[in-house]
Amino acid sequence: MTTPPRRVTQRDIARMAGVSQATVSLVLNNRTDAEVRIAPETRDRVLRVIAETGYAADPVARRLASRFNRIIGVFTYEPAFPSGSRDFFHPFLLGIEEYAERFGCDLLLFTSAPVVDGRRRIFHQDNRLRLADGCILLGREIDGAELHRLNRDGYPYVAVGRRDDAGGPVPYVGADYASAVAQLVEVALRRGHRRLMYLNMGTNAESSEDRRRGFRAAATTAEAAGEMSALAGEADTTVDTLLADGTTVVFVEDFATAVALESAARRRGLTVPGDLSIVTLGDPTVPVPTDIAFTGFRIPREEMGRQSVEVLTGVIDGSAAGPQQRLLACELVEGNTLGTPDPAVDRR
Amino acid sequence: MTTPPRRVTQRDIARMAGVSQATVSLVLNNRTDAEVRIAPETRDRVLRVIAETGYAADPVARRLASRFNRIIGVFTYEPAFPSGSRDFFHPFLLGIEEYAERFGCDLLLFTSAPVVDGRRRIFHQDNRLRLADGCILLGREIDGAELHRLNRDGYPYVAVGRRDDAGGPVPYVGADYASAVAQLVEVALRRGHRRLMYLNMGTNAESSEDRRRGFRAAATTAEAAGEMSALAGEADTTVDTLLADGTTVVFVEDFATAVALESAARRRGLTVPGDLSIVTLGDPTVPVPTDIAFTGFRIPREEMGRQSVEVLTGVIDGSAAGPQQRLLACELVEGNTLGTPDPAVDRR
DNA sequence: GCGCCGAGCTAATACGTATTAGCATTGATG
DNA sequence: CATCAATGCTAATACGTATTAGCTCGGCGC
Repeated sequence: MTTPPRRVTQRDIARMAGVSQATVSLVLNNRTDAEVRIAPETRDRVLRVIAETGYAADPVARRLASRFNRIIGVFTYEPAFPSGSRDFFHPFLLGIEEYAERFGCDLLLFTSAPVVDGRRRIFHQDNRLRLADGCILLGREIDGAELHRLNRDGYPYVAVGRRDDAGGPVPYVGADYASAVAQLVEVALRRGHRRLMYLNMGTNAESSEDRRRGFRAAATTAEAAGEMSALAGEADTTVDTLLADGTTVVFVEDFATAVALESAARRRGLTVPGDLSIVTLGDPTVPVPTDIAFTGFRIPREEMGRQSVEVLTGVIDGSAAGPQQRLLACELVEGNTLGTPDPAVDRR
Repeated sequence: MTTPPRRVTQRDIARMAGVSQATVSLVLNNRTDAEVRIAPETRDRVLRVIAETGYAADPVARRLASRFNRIIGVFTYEPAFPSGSRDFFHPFLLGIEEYAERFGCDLLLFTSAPVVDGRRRIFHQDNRLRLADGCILLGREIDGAELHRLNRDGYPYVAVGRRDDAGGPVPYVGADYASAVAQLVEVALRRGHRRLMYLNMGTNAESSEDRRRGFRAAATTAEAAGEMSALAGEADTTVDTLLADGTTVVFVEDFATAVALESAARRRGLTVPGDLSIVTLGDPTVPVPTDIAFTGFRIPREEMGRQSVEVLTGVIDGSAAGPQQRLLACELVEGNTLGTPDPAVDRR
């Protein structure tokens, strides 16, 4: 750690091989256009010196001079710590990593992005976006203004999860929540449920809107289909409200809320799904211990990660035509919390 | 994606503020040495323009010109896919991420490193090591030759897990396997075990050697302390051998082997720990489904990740004095697979 | 002998920043 | 008034690569 021995450069290689730096660069990049010609002997000589010295081009200089880097940035909107949402995001990262490897790209995690007002910011004084050729955006809620800016700057990116337009179409790989929820509603209707309730988290994220849209679209033939907000720590009250309302099945946006609801029901001497059916709408976003196998669906997180790399590389090299927006199907989970409504119960 | 609008540079800022590019750089870097002075009004003017344009310095150019990048490389030796070892490495990454965030560093995952002869290589034609200021090395076995080369090149790095010298001391943050195993041996001896067996995986990785060393050091007062290799798929044979040998407790290097051993014992009508005690030596490196709470220890993986960032930053800025080698204590796990040897059994 | 052409290479420059030597100006001092 | 120091800034250069215009040299046609 005294004085770092100046690393080998193309100039050094050039000197050793008795050629110019330009020639070394040309050989390295296998330039065999009509424009540029290198004699086979010269090429071999240069390659031999490169092999001997173990030289590898400085990626920084390379990036500065040319255009691409084969580096994919990953920006995670939720502050990583101490939030438990890491577990939720992990599968996305696995998928991203798998395809990054396949495409020969390195991954740059923007862990240094500062948190302002409880959320991370892409754009800040020292953002390093341009180190990467493009960027994958992860997060439940993504700031619309930042999407606008990305679009304006023409910076290649892709969001994981559907996003509304932001000064132009937003490239994304999302999960088809609307269809998944609609399918579950249809199952419930088929099993005889007539009074449905949707329990939301009170956010306006696209992922929530899509779920609600699916619910509304499919619940049209129900006798009653309402929506209410889940209030933290008020599971008991919620259960009372639901029963008083004659609800037989509740669609719960947030997994943790579903767990709390089930506990509350059991505490009140009710059975699930005997007295009340509970359907969850996606994997837990925070770790919740439970033994219950909830009926619901699984978000294809790994596959979303993989495809986001695919889409991004298309956007980067410009080979992608038109807006790159993909919605992947969710896998329904049978579980055992969706039953048949008890006909003996007063249905009003 | 037509023609990317040339991004704003310091020259642009300079022109707008009516100063030179050098001044912009000086203002940006808050250079207020005795050597360099900028009038407050000038500084403000420049800062205002920067704020207006939303300019952020190009990290690539910055890195080329100066020395550091605030980027930490992460190299994972095991090929990521389709191996299940991701789960084993995840906690390390969590720790690394946590401290990278704390230190204001981004993380560069070298997912593009090619696999040669079943293992990944750091040094290859297109390695991007120099994008990062330094690098964290993860992996059960790390190639000694590559460590040599890192040392020779004076490239800052730190290994997660103890490593033997490689042309100089290797900076590492490891787990103190020797002590952990020794403690477990002592517990077994205290409970009356006299004939111990160590079941190894047949690798020569430092992590294995440390465990064996701990075993040998602590088992000196045992009546018999042997070592044997676990052969995949031969759990039944192994159990027979152990019993024939009069072994009452077996220390198993590999978690999956321990699981197989317990099954085999049960299949033979034996009880664990009644007839045979089983001690595991660290967390599973591949996912193994089991309900058994094995006695053993836990590797402080997150903490190792955190401290590896600490050590690396020390190595990078040269503030670290002497070889940076840390061994962290493992947490013993009580479990219920280590019992008291049955005195009724013929001890020979 | 001259012009031309193609092959094989190099010189020069750009990329965007950090750094350093030094210039111009001002005010103070003898 | 000459000298000097302090202040505020700029010109020039380095970092290591990619790219392109153009140079040299030999051979060939006429």
